[in-house]
Amino acid sequence: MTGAQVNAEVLAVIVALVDGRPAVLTLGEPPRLPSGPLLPGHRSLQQATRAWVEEQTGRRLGYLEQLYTFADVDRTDTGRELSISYLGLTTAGDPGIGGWTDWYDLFAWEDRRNGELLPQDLERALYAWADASPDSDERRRRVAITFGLAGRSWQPDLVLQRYELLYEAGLVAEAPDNRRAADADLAPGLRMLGDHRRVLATGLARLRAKISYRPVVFELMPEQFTLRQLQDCVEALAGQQVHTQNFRRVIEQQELVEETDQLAETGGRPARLYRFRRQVLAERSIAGTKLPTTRAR
Amino acid sequence: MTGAQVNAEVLAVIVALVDGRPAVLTLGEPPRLPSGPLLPGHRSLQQATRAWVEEQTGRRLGYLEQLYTFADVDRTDTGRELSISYLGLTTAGDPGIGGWTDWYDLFAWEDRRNGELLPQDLERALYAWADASPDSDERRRRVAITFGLAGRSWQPDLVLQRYELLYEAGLVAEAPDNRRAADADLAPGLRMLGDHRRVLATGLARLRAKISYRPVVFELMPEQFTLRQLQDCVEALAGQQVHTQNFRRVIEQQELVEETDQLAETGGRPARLYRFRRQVLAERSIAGTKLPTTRAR
DNA sequence: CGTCCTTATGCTACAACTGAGCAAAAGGGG
DNA sequence: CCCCTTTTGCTCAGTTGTAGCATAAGGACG
Repeated sequence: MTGAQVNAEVLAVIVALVDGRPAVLTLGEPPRLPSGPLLPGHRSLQQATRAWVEEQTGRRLGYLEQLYTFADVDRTDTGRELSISYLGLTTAGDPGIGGWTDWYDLFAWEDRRNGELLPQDLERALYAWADASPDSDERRRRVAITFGLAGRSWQPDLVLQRYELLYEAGLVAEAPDNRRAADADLAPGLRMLGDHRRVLATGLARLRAKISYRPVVFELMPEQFTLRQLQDCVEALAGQQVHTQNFRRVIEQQELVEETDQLAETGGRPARLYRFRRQVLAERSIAGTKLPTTRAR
Repeated sequence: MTGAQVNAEVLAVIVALVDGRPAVLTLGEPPRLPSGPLLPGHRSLQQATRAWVEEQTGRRLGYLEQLYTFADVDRTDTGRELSISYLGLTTAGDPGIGGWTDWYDLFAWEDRRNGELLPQDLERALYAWADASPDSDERRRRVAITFGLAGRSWQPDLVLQRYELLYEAGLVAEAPDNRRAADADLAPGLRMLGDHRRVLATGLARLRAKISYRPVVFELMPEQFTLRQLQDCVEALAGQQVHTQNFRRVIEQQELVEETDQLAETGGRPARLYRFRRQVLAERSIAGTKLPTTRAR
């Protein structure tokens, strides 16, 4: 069974921690994700992604996993456009070409590390959208679940659902029925080229889910790090605070790290430096960095 | 950025329960998964999948989610082949065209419901493969983890890893370096067309993982069912037995089902019939059918 | 030098969940 | 009426998860 001819490109969500802030690798203005056509010379999709990211940003990639495949029917002149997206993790290092864009400049509502709740006006706009429909009850419930309102707990990994809901409600800049331009400011965040922000949301959702059952955070960390730095990293990704003592307990009991004999100055009591036990990647029994959540309030 | 021209097809892993046995929808001999080229008329990848499955098997699909995108570089004559695979769940109903193939005819080693361990000869063949390498320790550990040997627990959702390991070890029929034809019988299972068995393994892995955190089993159940039937379904998917009382406890406390006023004859005490509370699909707080595992021995 | 600040680290209490087993209920068949 | 089957209710102990208290170890500053 041979398929019809289509155009195919790979699209990369490359995440790193830059000055303790989670960032994604972007090019140009408005920011877009690194991407490139799938060429006959590429041995695999993954290799194609590595090649394009390297060529466009001069950066070597480490961890890389497939994310999702999007099909675009809009542009029919050149045929269908197929985008195979990948999620990559790396350490910041030297920036090369292109820049790092802070996640939370793109999805401001996803950062809850300071205990901030959803902005009042955004909450009102969401419920207004819900009420503008015949089945407003259904919509209100969806809003409440997706955004952790009405007594429900905030679920960090619902990034995509939140973005899609905001899109439907016309509250993000790229929404087609963004009737009132003013509303686009309610969900504060830079827009990106095309549907790249959606792709990015898919990546963040996957990453937030993944850190809880696989030790992937370490791909973002330097060779040696303190437990506080590791915790900061997890909190940055999850957009949520974590109970310090419990976090350490989980890390230790899972034997994810091993001590070094070095200490780091931290402003308070010096912290021990640790390094990741690479062996656990082979030990598939290891659960991951199941980030200890704060109980819902 | 416009992509290069490639051939694209969609590929469907359609799962149902047939007489209490988990089965996948296949066509022809050797069995292959329903598939079809991506055509300009298709609105989306998902819709393309629905259309092709319906055309080839006369069967309407319910639940459908994207699985993985495979790229094949082998056939260079017609250009690259891109396969976007989907996982679908349905009730058996009338078979239409094509047939249902039992999972465990394709992956015999994945069925542990009767407490069977890995066949001795297969275990020996795996370790023999491990020992035939310079880093035999690493390989032996990988075998042990993947197949739950040497005191490690069997992890149902490692379907793909197990298949890939068997493939590497030349113990499945389609392996290229299947030097000794006799060995191919050690991992008993029908082969499929091309890499379809690998795609299927990907689907089973996803499904086994998913039943533990999303209430998807119900897509396979009839409108009304007893808790025992539901448990049988979960056990069939997981390839593992489940503690009945705990299973019921989880189902009830998560409020996944509601009673009907009907009973079913079962050979013993009549069982109450339940129906799925469709509302929970909207309530994202629900964890799923987190199948209560049997503690590792 | 002692006090106060900061951050790091150790430990405990309590609640919730999980795996496992006992036992009674409710049908049918000899 | 006894025995078989399957369903259903319940208990118990061990584990895990959340939260908070307390101490350790540095620097800054009087």
